[in-house]
Amino acid sequence: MLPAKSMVDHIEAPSISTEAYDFRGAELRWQKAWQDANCFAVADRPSGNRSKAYVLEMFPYPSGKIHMGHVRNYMLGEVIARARRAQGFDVLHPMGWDAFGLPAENAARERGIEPAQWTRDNIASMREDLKRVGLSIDWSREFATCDPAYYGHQQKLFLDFWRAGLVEQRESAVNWDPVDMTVLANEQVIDGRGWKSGALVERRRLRQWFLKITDFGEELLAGLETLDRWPERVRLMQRNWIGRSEGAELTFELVKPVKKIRGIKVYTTRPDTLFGMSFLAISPDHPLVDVIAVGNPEAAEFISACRSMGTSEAAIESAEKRGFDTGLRVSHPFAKGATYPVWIANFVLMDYGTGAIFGCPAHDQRDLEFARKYRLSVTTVVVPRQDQDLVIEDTAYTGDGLVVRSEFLNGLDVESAKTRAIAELESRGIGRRLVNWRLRDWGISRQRYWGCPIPVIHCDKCGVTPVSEADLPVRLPEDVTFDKPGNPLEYHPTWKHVACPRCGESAVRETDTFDTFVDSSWYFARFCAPHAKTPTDPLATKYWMPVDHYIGGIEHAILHLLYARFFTRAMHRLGHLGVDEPFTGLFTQGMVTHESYRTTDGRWLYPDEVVKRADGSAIYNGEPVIIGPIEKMSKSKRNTIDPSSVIERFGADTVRWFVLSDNPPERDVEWTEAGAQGAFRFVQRVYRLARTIASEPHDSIALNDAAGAARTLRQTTHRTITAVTEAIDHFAFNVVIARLYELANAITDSEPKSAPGMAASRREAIMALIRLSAPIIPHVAEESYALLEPNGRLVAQLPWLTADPTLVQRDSVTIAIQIMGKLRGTIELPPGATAETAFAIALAEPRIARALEGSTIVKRIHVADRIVNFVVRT
RNA sequence: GCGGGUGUGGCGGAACGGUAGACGCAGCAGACUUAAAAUCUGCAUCCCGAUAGGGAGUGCGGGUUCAAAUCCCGCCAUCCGCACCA
Repeated sequence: MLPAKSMVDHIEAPSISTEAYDFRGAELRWQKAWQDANCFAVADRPSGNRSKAYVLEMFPYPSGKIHMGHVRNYMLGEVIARARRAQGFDVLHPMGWDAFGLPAENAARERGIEPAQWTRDNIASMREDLKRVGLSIDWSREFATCDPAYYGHQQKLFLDFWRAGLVEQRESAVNWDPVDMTVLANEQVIDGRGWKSGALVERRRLRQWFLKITDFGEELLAGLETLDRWPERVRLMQRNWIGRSEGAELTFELVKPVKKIRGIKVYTTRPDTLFGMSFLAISPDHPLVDVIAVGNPEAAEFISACRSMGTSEAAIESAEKRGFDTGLRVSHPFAKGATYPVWIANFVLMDYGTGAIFGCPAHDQRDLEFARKYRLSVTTVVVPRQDQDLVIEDTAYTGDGLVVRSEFLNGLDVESAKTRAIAELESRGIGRRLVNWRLRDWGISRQRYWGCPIPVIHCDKCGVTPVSEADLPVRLPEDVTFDKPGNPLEYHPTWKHVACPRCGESAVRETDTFDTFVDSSWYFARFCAPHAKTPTDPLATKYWMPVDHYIGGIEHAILHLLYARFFTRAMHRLGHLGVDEPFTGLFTQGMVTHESYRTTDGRWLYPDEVVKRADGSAIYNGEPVIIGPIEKMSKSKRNTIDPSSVIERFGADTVRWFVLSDNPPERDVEWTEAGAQGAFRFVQRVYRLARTIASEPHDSIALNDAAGAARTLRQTTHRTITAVTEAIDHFAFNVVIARLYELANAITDSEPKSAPGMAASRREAIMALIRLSAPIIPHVAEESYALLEPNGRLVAQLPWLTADPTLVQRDSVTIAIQIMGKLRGTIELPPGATAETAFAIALAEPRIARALEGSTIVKRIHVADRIVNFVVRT
């Protein structure tokens, strides 16, 4: 092989032999060597009986440049992918682009660049950046979600979902900017105002498309139990998000009907507390509200105030609790003659339950605060058994206890009272037991241009009609303008005007596009056979799916992962896939953070533009800079570090080593330049050690005859093999790196010729260092390996090392001796020594004997090969 | 507001309930060098003590245990998510 041969020349030329590792030449050379040897490509449908590993990192949004967060993310998968390949797996490790989305439209509006052009340019430059990192990716599988060849299949999937009854149209709320006359994303609503116009945002209802994810609520919940290679916290978050609850739905009868409305339907998980009711509250978005507002200007004003904030739940729920007494009253379902006021309350969500609640202040904290604010009654109906005279002040009582003041429920515990109350509701025909979900159906309509067109045609005669499959893909027109607010598809001269596929009359296309989460809900299945004529290739997905290691940011713990799980189940049901869960293993990485900088007039600055001064302050063009908090690197805040410039200066291996070196991968990491220097030194050191050892003479003593310091070095080598292999499996890459440093230190500390077999032992050690670190720093590994094995294969093609168990085993162990749990000394014993031996030797230690003088040993604890602890009395 | 995390030296962090601070960064001292860089060697949680040694110590306050960074309860700080950013 050409690169290896050229390295031999290096060794033979003394003038060059003193040179350091030249990453500039080497990295490109080895990347080409891997490509020429086709190291990372796999077949759609591999034959043979090897195990498979599908390693996937969440694909990037092509924002323009890769940033450190990307590199870190891809490196986590990269190490697993390279290690699994060496361990004999078929490894699928693809890359693509989550290419639709809002930023492309923002670029179009702000800078007049076409979204398609902007996106393609970004992809081209990011692809180049990524390739320079030297990732072991099968680039032949690359696609972008904005390719018609991809989104056409997505449209086909949508039509299949529709036929299967998983698609619905209904009204739901959006953020409406009354000045820009456009729908805003939650992100574009800042403190209740449009980010550009500054106008107060209104909640407005639009007819939109939904996927019925709630049909899968039970399955998605149950499926979490099978995901034992997911972080527990993510499963917990999903469980809470799905939010299955058992309770009752009941109708409160209005004392006086309003128009033709006779009652208000309420969902509650606490039917046991119905006698503690003090009010009924409905959401400002409740249908009844519009009826009330007619002829009631005060109510109308309150409602419009409530609606003049975005749709985001965070905004609604953290706003000050406010209410409006409508003057209406409802009757209690059980207590004869009792009636309660109906309030409109800004914290009641229309999207959960029925959009109406009954308020029981004594046993719900939020209701209690509301009742105190508006001086509503508070009736305690559950008391703890130990404190039956409990008086509610500022804290609602939500625990179990005895039901009181509740007629037929008196004396029951909470659980029995719920059952009894529901039975009573059912027998009176005013309510029923109901399982309710916090999970809502997935609204997939976006009033945006840069997304996958929803393949639907609206015909005056035939109504809503699917595009026929022969006409897929419905292509997004690229000749659009952004000189007007709103969706360019709406006012494109020709695009939306088509003939109805059913009757042939003139009709219009749906101009909403899909939520980009749809694009990312099945791309992993497409990667298995990216050129298939159907959305998925059954044999390819049968071989590769599910993804064995899915790696991405914790910020995706709920939405993306839940949508992808839903899509996978729906695709399975419709025959597009053979599995229920897309990702059997999940790893969520922390974020890469950095200070943010802005000018005094508020413009964000890149770290490169800012000059930091010794006192910690910063300047830009001679002007002072406002230093923001350390937070997630994001394009909008420009607090990103560009990996390309670091690769330029230090090489890809330095960046690869550094992003894994210091932090546990699940934790956030702050980028520091100092760390990069250290990583660079290590890369150089590996090469230097390899060159030194390559030049040392062999001797005739076999590895197995290594003794003394040579045997000690061999033990370190083999223990490192074990430790590194295990740590990789646990994603503990910072520990992998610590162990590799230790091995490098051991090699540095070993003296050539100092012990029998040292020459072979040093050679074995450097080979292990090279091959164990190769998944992280593959370029210098190849370069170093070629020095030692000039006619060898590529490290990328070598099998993984296995440790010799006799060398991993300890000759002796250090046992800590404690008195009352405090460390008082240590002793060395052969492993497996008995408790009696350990006690005897511990007691014979002068230091221990002295410390025990004058006290009586009352208990002796022995943990084999670890601890001896004496419990004493003085 | 609700749900979920995290908190250990100057810094990033390591540690199956069992010797807290591995490994790295920065620092200090020394070697090499005309010098610098690079490299190599050593020191390094804090307090008391010359040393031997002793005491304290993993955000704060409690608890369980022979033994707690680790398990439990309460608090504080901070980060992530909250359905139209991706």
